[in-house]
Amino acid sequence: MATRTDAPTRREQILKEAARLFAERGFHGVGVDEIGAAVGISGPGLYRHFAGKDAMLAELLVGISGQLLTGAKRRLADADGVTPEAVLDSLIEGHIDFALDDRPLIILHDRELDRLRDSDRKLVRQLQRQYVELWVEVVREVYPGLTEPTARSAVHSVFGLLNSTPHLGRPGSLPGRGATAELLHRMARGAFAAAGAE
Amino acid sequence: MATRTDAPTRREQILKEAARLFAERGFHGVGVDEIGAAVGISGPGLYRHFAGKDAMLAELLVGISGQLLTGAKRRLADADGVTPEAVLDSLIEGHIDFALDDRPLIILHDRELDRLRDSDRKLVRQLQRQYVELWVEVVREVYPGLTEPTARSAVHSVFGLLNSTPHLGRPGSLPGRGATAELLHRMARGAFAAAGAE
DNA sequence: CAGAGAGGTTAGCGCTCGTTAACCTGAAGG
DNA sequence: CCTTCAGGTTAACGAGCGCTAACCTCTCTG
Repeated sequence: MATRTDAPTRREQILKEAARLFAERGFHGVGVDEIGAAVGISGPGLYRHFAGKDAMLAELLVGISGQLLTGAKRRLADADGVTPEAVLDSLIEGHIDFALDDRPLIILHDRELDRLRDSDRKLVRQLQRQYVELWVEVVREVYPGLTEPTARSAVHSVFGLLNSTPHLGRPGSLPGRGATAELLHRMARGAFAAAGAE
Repeated sequence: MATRTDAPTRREQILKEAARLFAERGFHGVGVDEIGAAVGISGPGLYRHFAGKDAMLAELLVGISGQLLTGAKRRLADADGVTPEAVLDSLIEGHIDFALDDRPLIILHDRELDRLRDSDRKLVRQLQRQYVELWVEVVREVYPGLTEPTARSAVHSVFGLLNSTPHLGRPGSLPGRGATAELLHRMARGAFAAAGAE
């Protein structure tokens, strides 16, 4: 996968700034003029790139859910012949990378879902559900004693743990990205282990 | 502590419904008319009880933070001569009770803080910080190997885990309140233990 | 029984917001 | 060189919002 070297398109600029603003002050708390100003154009100019404010949020949320799911599927495919433990570690690692590198998106992801149009919301929910089920299967391979509902609750709880990074203070106050990632990883494994030891 | 048997006051009705609506659709997503309708009066009638919509949110958030902190302090005071482990268990239990019984408030608590006036926000932040520090101290007694920043990160992460209950589906789909509480408790302890075993 | 105050009502003001309309401009292309 | 069109601009509209004003009506209480 080649890393992009070309400049971001205007659409991408807008999405990035919109994500940041939505995460900071909520979907309804941000005006289109502000989003425009953040990329150097003014309010209505956005409508050359998006059908409306709703469309920006929809594209963001669908994008996030899709990325998470795609990444997890790839990790699962890459892990042929390795232990379930290693697969789970890979999933955790991927989620942590996402949570640490795209904090605004992680915030939006479970905060503004209800502001979507019905069809978009259904799509996002479906992607999220697939992502969860994928985790549930792996977790149950590692901890066969877990019933499916219990495993699902455990997965949701660990997501809560991993997604807590936005509350960990501004990026500077952390003990360093690597250490934080490692701490989160250990805690996630510890939480699963405790759930599995009924 | 006598459990209340008298009917809730109008103010309390309003706060409860406002909390539910704010949690469902966000502070900016709910109109005063809706809040009024939820308690059987119409929009402007609310202003006989609150100075404005902001005041409702402020009272809710200050109330939550204060309740959490007060409860934790009481638990700490009650635990004289017991092991640090037992104190930590008591804190976890209290937080879980809150998360399971007052889900709308838990959602508001870390989602709408930025909509407050400066002075109110500072107050809430201060109460939250005290609550966190209280946990940090207890956690470090149980796991002396943890540095303070690491312990604080761990505490925030466990809050994320415990506060994930809103994502666990509607109250009916859970494996039962008792089982859920027990699962969350075990996972929280497991996460701390993993954090402490550097 | 008069008067006051608590707790409602409806009408409407002023502001903000998302969106559209109409217009402008610079670069590409036959 | 004229046309086209992508990508901007400003003006303005219509809806919805929080909130106030003005008024009404019970229920106490001196």
